Amino acid sequence: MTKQRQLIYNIVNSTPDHLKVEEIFSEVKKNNSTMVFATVYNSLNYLVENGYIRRIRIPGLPDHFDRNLQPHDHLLCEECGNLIDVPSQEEKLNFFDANGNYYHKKQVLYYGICYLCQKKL
Amino acid sequence: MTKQRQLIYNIVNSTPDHLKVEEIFSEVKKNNSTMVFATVYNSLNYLVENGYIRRIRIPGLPDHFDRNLQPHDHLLCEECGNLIDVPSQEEKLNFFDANGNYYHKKQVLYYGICYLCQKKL
DNA sequence: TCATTTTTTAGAACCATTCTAAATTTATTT
DNA sequence: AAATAAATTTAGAATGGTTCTAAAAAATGA
Repeated sequence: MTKQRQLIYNIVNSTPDHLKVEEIFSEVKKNNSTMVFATVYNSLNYLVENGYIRRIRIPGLPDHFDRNLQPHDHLLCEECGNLIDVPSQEEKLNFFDANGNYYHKKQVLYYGICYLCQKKL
Repeated sequence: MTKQRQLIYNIVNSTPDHLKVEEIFSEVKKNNSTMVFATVYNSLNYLVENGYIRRIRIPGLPDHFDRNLQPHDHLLCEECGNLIDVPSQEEKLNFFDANGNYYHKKQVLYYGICYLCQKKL
């Protein structure tokens, strides 16, 4: 754990939100760090690969990073773009279908409108 | 329907596979079309928006285009990168959860190893 | 036919992310 | 502690997929 990685970890771990690199980077700047963009990416990759945080990949959007390691799905609010945690049944699978294809992981993404945005509209 | 759009449509509609822009573009060239990359993108967007074909977006991968308009999910083979059609329960939703968030669509992606790749390994 | 709108072309621009090479830091061995 | 090796950070260029812009061409309408 280098200083840079620790700082990135602390930022992600300080909020239940799902942060984008952009948001993490601006938090980094607030801490007067001279860290550079590539290091944020490197550190995030390290933290994900070593199980400290979780990467949420959504087509068409930049990656988001989540301190919540428990299995869960997400609802993407089409109004504000926020991700909302949603309980999930199973993410890890282990079965073969009738054609012999093997399944080991399931990723579910919901689209909708979050409660807050509904009130605004 | 312009000539360009018709050609793109024919290419996508000629196979059950899930084509990438790259693949579509090389088919275009085989037809001696002088069509340019941007037009392929424009045409694909048009065809998707008007319900002729379906766009499959997968994080980290380029978009794929599918003539199959019936609701279905996909299995991404982590070995060969191919997408395999998988029957789906429901894609379109219409409900609110306990927190008042509204859900209108569900997207499921499976990861695994297809039958053919298992035999090779 | 003239004017208006739409589409295509060509290539630049964009954005998120990764890569490269050099500099720095950290860890290991002597 | 010094020397060497390994890992990480930095800086900025490069990448890949996709969209944008402006001009040219084609289609549509009056």
